[in-house]
Amino acid sequence: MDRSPKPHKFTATSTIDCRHDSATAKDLFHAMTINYWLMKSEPTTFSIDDLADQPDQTTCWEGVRNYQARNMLRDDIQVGDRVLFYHSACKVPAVVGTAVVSKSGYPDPFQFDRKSKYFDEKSDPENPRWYLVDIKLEKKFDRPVTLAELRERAGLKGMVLLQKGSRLSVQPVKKKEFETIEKLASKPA
DNA sequence: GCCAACGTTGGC
DNA sequence: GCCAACGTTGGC
Repeated sequence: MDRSPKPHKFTATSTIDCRHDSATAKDLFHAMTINYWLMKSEPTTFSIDDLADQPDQTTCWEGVRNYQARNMLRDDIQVGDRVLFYHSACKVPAVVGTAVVSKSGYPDPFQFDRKSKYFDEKSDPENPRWYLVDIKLEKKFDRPVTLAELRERAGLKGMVLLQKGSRLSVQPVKKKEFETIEKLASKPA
């Protein structure tokens, strides 16, 4: 299941030389497009207000220990991508704001920290198992857009979040979905 | 607190 | 490789 890490650090300012096979079509695609994601956090652990209180309103998204989510953190999520910040496992599950990716995938340092609850003794520093990205607060919504509200929207039916049994804590979102939710947030409930 | 759904582990 | 047991997620 594990693939070894591969170089993938293309940013808007990177020079992409297509004569080398290191620049794949996927890398080119990433360099030219913004992608959209949703990240879940339990507000009792880390809320959007906690994010707002961080230095530079930026945090590293540590502790993801699911391989599917890991693959996205390591391979797919790029600087400039936009993120829906979702409060889960709480009274009113809701999208509560947006963030922007400020640093793309790098090894989660907590996996090597014996004192951390995210310590993983099976992870080899030469071939780290877990990755994370940094995100910066973009906007805290004027009001939460609740899960119940998302379910009512026909246009959002396809969202990963709304699929039965969906538990991924990092998940892709379509541009249309992202914009729909932003628009909902700007209108009274 | 309940429980459905999912992921991981480990015996065979 | 199968699958039962267990742990976790997360809405309700």
